[in-house]
Amino acid sequence: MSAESPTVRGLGEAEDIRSVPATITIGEAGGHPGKTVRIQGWLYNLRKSGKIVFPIVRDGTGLMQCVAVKSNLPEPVFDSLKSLTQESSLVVTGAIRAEPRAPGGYELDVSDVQIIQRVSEDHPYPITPKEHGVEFLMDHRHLWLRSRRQHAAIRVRHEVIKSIRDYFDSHGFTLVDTPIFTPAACEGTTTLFEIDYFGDKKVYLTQSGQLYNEANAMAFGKVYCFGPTFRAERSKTRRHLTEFWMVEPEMAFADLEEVKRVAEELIVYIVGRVLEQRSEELKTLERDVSKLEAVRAPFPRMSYDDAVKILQSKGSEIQWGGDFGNADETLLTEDFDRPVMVDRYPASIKAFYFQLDEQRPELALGVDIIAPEGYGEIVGGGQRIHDLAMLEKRLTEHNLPREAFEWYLDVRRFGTVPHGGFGMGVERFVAWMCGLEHVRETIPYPRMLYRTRP
RNA sequence: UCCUCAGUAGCUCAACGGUAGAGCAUUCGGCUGUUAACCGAAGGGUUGUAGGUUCGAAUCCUACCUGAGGAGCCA
Repeated sequence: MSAESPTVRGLGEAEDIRSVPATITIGEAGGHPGKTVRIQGWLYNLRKSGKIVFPIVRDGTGLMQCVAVKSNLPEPVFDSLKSLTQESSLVVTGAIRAEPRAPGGYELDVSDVQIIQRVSEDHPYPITPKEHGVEFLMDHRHLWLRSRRQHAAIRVRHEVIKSIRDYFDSHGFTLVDTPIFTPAACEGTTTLFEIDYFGDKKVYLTQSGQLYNEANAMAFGKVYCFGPTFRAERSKTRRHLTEFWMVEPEMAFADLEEVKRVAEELIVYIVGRVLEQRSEELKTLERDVSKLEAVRAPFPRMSYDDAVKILQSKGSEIQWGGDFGNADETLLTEDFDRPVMVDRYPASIKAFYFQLDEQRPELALGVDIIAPEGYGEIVGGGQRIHDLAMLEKRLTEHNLPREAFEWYLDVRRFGTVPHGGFGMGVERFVAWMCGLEHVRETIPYPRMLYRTRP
């Protein structure tokens, strides 16, 4: 771009950015009151009033209201700022000053400006400070991420993921990731994305790392895998993505009660970390944090049997043997201020690998954890079958091809032990933390039934 | 896959059978403390597509396309 004024420089001179005075992030501004610093970022918004302008700059760590007064600045500097367009990139030099009127509590008195790129007024930044519809925003997802609420949600996501890793890493679990290309269905029931693998065979995108996790638990004791998961279900609701992230721990020598204990402890830990580390973001999202502060152990626990009775007493049409719909899940959690654990489901509605209850073999030792406020099932897991003959029987009952599961049967042939684990969906968890209407805002680039761009 | 709703200016919406409008964004002008700043002016439209009804269709009908919400299924 051309040099419109002595202070407007091209990218070729960007090394100047790192010279004195010190370059800081907006998040660090509180540590530099009275100092002259440089901040580098993008023009978030600009208000002007004749001979004074208020550029608001964002740099990914926060927003900084700057003040440029015409009488204190060389004319080209003031003029370049006065007409600057939204999301233009720039470096601002000035003194930090505590200012209660400014968002964030600090303000920067501008002494110099370098514009790195001025967004053209012929093709202005499409996302204005006004309202926009979902379709428009999703089409501009790559730019929408710059907006405050989206930025906050992704930072909460980061905290949730970091908390999950910290929890497992400090509780004796080893990260053992499982493949994304898999040869067959893990559970047989749900639909899988089919991939043409070099033309000579089909592979599928994983829907769960669980079967591999079970083998890994026999090698490492306690393991977890954490990665993207794919479901080719034609679900079109605010709770569904076709590509989502799931953490799946698996533990040798663990029964259903241990699985429930770990899941509860993990959830309480994550919620605590989000409250502690991301209070600013929760404020931006206007989240009612009292709803999250209530999330403490113990969680209410009920059997499937009792859950069905409660639902029937609340007017649900559900019959014993059926699975819960979304309305049922909301009914079940409405009287509680924390997640609800439901265990011992009919084996007929659960996957083949669940251990059966010894007293009542029609029940599977599985547990689902349903988040409050209508966010639905965030955890599903349980105890797995460890007996070889039983697992073979269940494979047959489910009409699953035995050859594909030979390696999985080996887990029971060579030193089998009771074991269990669960899967937790990151996006639903983040949506719950943030109080968002839809999981599409909890992942940078959501993949949904009718949307795979940008 | 099924059900419901919606497509009008760059964006958010109004007009609901009779000459297509507002706010924001953009451009120009004004304003030294603004908080989605404000005030004045200008430019900006084959009303999602294709048919049909009508003297006349953004408006009514049919099909299709695109999107949203929900059901089933699931994290």
